[in-house]
Order: sequence, then structure tokens, then C-alpha cells
Amino acid sequence: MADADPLLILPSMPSGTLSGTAALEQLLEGLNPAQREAVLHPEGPLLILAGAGSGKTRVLTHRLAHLVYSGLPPERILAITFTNRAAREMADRVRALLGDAGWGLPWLSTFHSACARILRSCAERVGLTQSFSIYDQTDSRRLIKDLLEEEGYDPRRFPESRIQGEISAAKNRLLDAAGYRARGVEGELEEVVSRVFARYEPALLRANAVDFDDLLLHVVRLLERDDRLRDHYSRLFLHVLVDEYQDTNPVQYRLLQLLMEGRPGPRNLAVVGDDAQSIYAFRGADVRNILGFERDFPEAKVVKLEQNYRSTQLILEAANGLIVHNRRALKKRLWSDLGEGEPVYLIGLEDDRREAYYVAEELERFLEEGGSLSEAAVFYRTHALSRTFEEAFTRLGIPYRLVGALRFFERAEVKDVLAYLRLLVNPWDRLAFARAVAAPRRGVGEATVAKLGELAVLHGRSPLDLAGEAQRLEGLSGKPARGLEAFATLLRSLQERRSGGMPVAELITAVIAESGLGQALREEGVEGEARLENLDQLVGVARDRERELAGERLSLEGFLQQVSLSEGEGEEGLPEGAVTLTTLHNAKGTEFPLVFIVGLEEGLLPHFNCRGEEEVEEERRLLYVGITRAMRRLYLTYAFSRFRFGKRREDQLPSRFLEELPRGVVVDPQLDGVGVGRTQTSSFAIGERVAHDLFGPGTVCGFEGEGVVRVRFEDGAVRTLLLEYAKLRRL
DNA sequence: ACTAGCGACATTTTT
DNA sequence: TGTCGCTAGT
Repeated sequence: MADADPLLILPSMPSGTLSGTAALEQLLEGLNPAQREAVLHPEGPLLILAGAGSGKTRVLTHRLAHLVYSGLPPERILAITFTNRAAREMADRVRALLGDAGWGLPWLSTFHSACARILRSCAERVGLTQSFSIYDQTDSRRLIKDLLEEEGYDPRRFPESRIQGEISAAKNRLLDAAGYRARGVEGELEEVVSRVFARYEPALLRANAVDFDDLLLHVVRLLERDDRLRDHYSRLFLHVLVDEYQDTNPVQYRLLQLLMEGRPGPRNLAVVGDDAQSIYAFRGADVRNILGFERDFPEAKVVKLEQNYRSTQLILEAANGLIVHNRRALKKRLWSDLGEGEPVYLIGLEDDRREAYYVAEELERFLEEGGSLSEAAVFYRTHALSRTFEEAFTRLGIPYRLVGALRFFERAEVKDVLAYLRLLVNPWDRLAFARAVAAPRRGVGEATVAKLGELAVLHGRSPLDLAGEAQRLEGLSGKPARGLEAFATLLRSLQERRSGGMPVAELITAVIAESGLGQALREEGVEGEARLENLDQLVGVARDRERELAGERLSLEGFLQQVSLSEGEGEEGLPEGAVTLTTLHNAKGTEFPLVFIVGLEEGLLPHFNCRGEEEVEEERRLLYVGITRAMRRLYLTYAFSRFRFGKRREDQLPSRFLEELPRGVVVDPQLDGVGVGRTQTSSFAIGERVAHDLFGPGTVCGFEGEGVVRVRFEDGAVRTLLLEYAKLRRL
């Protein structure tokens, strides 16, 4: 049977490798029984419920290595991670496990990268060419805004971000424009969404472009439509592994289903996840995928990893105590034998600046104790919070690395240059055309671009193509027309060099020099200098990529794809021995001996925009993720006054989650020195609602030692009260 | 067509 | 705080 399909013939093990048993023993060394079970599970579906810090990555990488050692060709194993960073990390670790025996590596990538790769190979079948562009969220919004205006709607009444969110959510639920409408349209907003959606899809196709959602959706539709193609991929991937399964959305779920359908043998799908760490519902992720795995795959083997190897007990107890406040959870309780460790430090500060300086002080203390800055991290809910810390750290000379914030590839000048490159690859890319032609200004304005766009649609030619003969076109003349032609000439000349095999880095240099962008920036003074440096960096990135390929040529398409999927964002260039500053979302999958979670206030965590219990539960999980990153020492901080929206807010209250932390685990060292649980001796907890005979209702917001409590009342004032005299009632 | 200057307004979180 | 969009002026 197998010989009917050449893809199913398994090659024998390459010679000259370790003998099977020796390699196996090495691979299993140091794994606990549950981990071994997960690594060794031979065939059929596998659900690994892996609590935080339970050695999940270890299990995944060892399982991958084990599959390869058992003779499976690596290129027939697909391993999906949630971020490119995770994919890189895993690739490194698998490579280390496999040694230099000349094995290849499995397909290790995100859903998006994997689908981009698949889609490249059969783009024509969905009406795209192989060199389609990938639109990020900003691009997609811009396009939607154009369409909104074309439809005569006011983008202020119907914000494009809102519309984009709705469309994306629909796509994540496998709905196209027709499906969205068919589902029933209620209210004005949905009507607008429906109309724009119907125009958005063809607009993308005309631009020979896809958005992030399309990468997956196109592939799913293709596999649904075409049995042969589906069989090809479902037979190609003998084993599929998915990390962070709790964060998969319906499209991703469908994709996995399709890959499991129609295969001759067992359904070799191994998923790893933790429902307590599901923090991407806002992006369409559906925890039910992991909760329902056993229903979908009744023959599934389930392995629970509950021993935590990362954190000391008190930290874990804080995490456990917090997460039980969520209603829906798979039963599992993390434990650790790393000893009780230090309590969790809960610190309230006067304002955000003091919060930053407090963190800095404690960092210095950590250094004096022999720690290093690279072992420490600061987590916050929103990027906006990073600034105060950056300022404080800069002033104090503490090196830091900022992860994920205003991304390099999203800077205006970088996007300008990328627009040129995108246009070289895909002349139909309407957004790239509009961007490049306007950077720098060359006498071609918005009106001209719009006009040209219309003509392009009318003639069925690309905007770039038409630009070359602008002076002959109706309605175009003078400076705009000459500008367009000059632009077209420039691109033709770049195009020639590109087809002549000019390396990407040199091509970028040429764009900067010949477009006039470099010139324009040089004339801009200090800020322009900084931007020019960014462009130099872009050249550097391309050079690095080229070097990584070691001899193989980096294609412009490949470079652009990496950039669009944020793959290029390496850790290179970031200082070693620096504190990590990052969002709680970005913290997932990391661990640090010393962790600060800052800005733990109502409105920040949970965030204002959270309405309803479901969303609050997701915020709680977010804090849970943060807490479980900490190995040895954890600080939770909040401030009563914070600079936000350009104004100082004096009425910040500690997050409700803080009061949910179990008593006896948390301590406030500013108040009562050492001693677990002392904070709670006042019998009130931070965040608790109380009433005072004179001042009325208020919220406990801090302590000043034994029997002294600080309460913020509804008139906004914070009063320090002696419990002995003030008859506070619990509300 | 384009720029400077001004006021309004915003912030989740990511592939 | 910083970005974005609008207006008026060149």
C-alpha cells in the first residue's frame, strides 16, 4: 500500500549515527515519567497539558528529536509555534539534540509562515501570483480606510480599526464577505462592515496581496476545495506538533483538521498547551479547542505535566491562588520541589516615577547579591508603560532591552524603503505604490495617485506600469505626470539591477540613494540623522540575512516575507547583560530569576476595555502568565498616581487581582520588614471595599504598618487610619 | 501640490 | 506624550 505513494516510503536511518538505544537513552535522560511518556508516545493524537514551567519546550524538542532518531525524515514533520522567536529557539535546541549527524530540521514555523510557504507554491490557484505581498495590520487598515471613503462613509464615525477588527474576527471564524452577510446583519456598523468587507476581498486580490488572516484562510479554502492537494499535505506531514494550542483560532483548528483528514495511518497530531495561559481570545483564539481535544480525538492520549521546575513554592502558590478565581479551568495544580523561597513582594508606590526608581533600586540590590541584569525582567500590560522605566534606567545607567515595542520594520522611513522593494516584487501592490511615490515628495499628490489607481483598474494594468506613460494619459499632465514618469524610470532601473542579481543589501542602498530619500533625511537635521541610521540598520539586516544563508542568494521575495512576518526582528544588536522590558503578552514562553510586574492597577490590569467576566478572566490569566515567569524573586507593583494620556491621574487603585492573591504568600517589605503574611494582619486586604462612618465608602489601598491602613475615599482623598479608632466596616 | 502649524485625541495585547 | 488630521497659506 505504501509503495503506491512514493511520499510514504520511509528512508532508513543515515549511517554513522549513534546506535538507536544509546541515542534514545541520552534523549530521555533527566526526564520525569510524564515527560518521557509524551516524548515516546509513538502514534495517534496526543494532548500534553503542560503547566507553566513544566518543561514543555523540553518535551517538544525531545519529541521532535526522537521522531527523527526513529527514522522519520525531518522534512516530513511539521512543528508549529506561536511566534517566530519560539520557532528559532526550538530550531536551535533541536539542532543541538540532533548533533552534527547531518539530519535536516523539521518544518519549524508559525502557522503564518508555514501557510505563506504553502501559498507561494500554489498562489495562482487563488488568483494571486507567486510574488504576492503580505499586508500587515497597518496596511490593511489603510486599505480599509480608502474603501470606507470610496463607499462614502466617514472614517470618524466608523473607525477603520473597528472595521478591520470586525473583518478579521469574521475571517478567523472562517467567514468570507458573503458568509458575513448571510449570517445576518444587524445595525449600522455591521452594515458598513459588510459593505466594506465585500470590497476588501477583491481589492486585496487586485493588489496581489493578502493580509495575515488570508495567509491561513486561502490555504484552508484550497485544501477544502482540492482533495488531491489536501491528500498531498496530509500525507506529507507524518507528524504534526502544535505548541500553545490554547491560542489557536477556528481557522487554525480547521487547518489541523484538514491535515488529519484523509491520511492513511493514525492521526499523528500532538498538541501542547495550558488553558490557564490562554491570552489571545481578543485575536480570535478559542480555548475550547484545547478543552475539546479529547472529544475531537477520542483515541487521544493525554499527558499532564504538573511538576514545575522553574519557580519556588511561594511564587507558585501565588499563581495557583490567583487562577482559581477563574471559573473555567482544567483541573491541574502546579507544584515544585525547589523549596519555599521568598515571598512575593507587593509594593504600592506614590507615583509611576517612584515605581520605576523602586524597581531600579531593587535591581541594584540584586546585582550586589551577585545577580546579573540579564536575569531580570520588567513586565507591563501596555507598551505605553515602558517609557517611565526607560527614562529612569537611562538616567541611572542601567542597560535595558526593549522587546516588541515600536517595531523596527514599522518605522516610517523603513516602511518607505520597503515600499520600493515591495513594488519591485509586486507592481500591483497599490499601497506600496502610493507610499513609495510619495516618499520623498516628487510633485505627485494624493489626487494624482487616486486618478492613476482608477485608470489602472480601468485598463487592467498595474499602477506602476501606467506611471511610465503618465504624460500620455488623459487627465494627467504637468508636474504630477513628469513626477510619475521619473518614478517609473527609477523603478525600471532598479528592476534591471535586481534581475541582474544585485544583492538585496545593495538594492536597498540604491533605493536610499537614488530615490532621494537619503537626501531628504540628510536635510532634516538631528531627527533625520537617526532615521538614516535606521536605514543603515535595514541594510545591515539584509546583509546579516545574506550571510546566514551562506552562499545561497537571498531573494528579495524571501527577504520581504521575513520582514512582513516580523521574522527579521532578531535579538541581535540588543545589549547583553541588560534588563528585559516587555509586555505581559510577549513574556509568554520566557523565564527570569527576577521578575517585576508593574502597573498593577484597575484600568490597566484588568484593562478598561474589558467588559464582562470572560474578558476579566483573560486578564487574570495574563497576570498568571506573568507570575509564572518568575523563578526566584517576584515583585508586584502599583502606583496611586500615574501619567496617562498626557495627564496625571491621581485616582489609580490597586488591581482587584492583588486581593485575590492568597494570604500568607505576599509581603510588603517596606512596611514590616521580613515575615510572610504580615500585610494581612490588619485583617483587611488591598483593594477591599470598606466604609467609614464619617467618610463613607472607600477602597483599601495600602498599609503603613501594624494596624494602620490607607483608604481612598470616594471624594478622591487618601486617608491614613488607625484601625483601633476608625471603625471600618467591610462592604 | 505641498507644508507648517495647530488642536484634538488616543492606548490594549500580536501573527 | 506623541501622533494624526485638518486648515490656511505658499
